[in-house]
Amino acid sequence: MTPKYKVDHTGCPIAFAAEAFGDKWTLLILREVLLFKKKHFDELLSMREGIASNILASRLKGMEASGLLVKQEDPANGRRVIYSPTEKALDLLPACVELILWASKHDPETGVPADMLARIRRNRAKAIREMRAPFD
Amino acid sequence: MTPKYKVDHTGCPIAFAAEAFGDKWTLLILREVLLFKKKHFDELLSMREGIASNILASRLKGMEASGLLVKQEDPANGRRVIYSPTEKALDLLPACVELILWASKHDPETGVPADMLARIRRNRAKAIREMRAPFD
DNA sequence: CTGGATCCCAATAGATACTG
DNA sequence: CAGTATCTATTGGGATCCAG
Repeated sequence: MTPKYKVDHTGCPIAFAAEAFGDKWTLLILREVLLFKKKHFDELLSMREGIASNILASRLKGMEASGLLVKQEDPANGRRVIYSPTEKALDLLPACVELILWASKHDPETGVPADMLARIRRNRAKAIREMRAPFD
Repeated sequence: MTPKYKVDHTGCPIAFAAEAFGDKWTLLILREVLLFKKKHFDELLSMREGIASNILASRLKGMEASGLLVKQEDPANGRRVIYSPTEKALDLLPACVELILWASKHDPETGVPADMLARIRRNRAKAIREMRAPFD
């Protein structure tokens, strides 16, 4: 089944967030979908961190249930499934951007190019709009 | 032991973030510490969501190891322990703010007062500075 | 072939009781 | 007050299998 988060988030936005992606994989799947524009099961399955297919399936189901992704059939190929981010997921881009800035500051190994970081910092709203654009 | 995240984050800021607080409890502990200014084990133990004491202990250990918290002894009471956020944790406030805005938009149950949200949206930097102030 | 489901074992989570 | 110890329940994850 889809993972159960017994935490009751009523009233708390942070708990709501923790419930939505407070696990090791959901945030990474979101990264693949939002930032790398991945759409298909097998593309997601091949992410660098190596997710197991059963876990991916269960997370995708959970993300569908929580309204972060929608599953459709590929118009170009009836046998293919497409996962796309909902508005709710796209609205996480600002938080993702802050996480990128945070990690880039505190992790010596993050390889985000300095000029990209500078551009983001100079105009966050524009950077977010550019990230969203492919989905509009 | 402290939770193991086998995900290798080298080079990816989002994976780094997922490694730091990609679990159900770490983000909630961060909320208690950063937003509600909690300092002691028993205060954290009594959070609304009901964390078990062994889990809390293990998460605190992990957060210390990942440089989000520091543990000191209370100068006013040698037997008391104080957990405080590091700079690294405080630097997560911008992301937290975005999560609060996100959740408030997408969760009908979040009870953040509308005027507070409006203030945050009007001037994020100022809101973040105000949240940080007690720790400086 | 793509998108999963199943099985099975290892690892983690969690409740509760206990302790320095 | 700030944790451990213990024991059980859940979940994670690799390998493999199956359906469209």
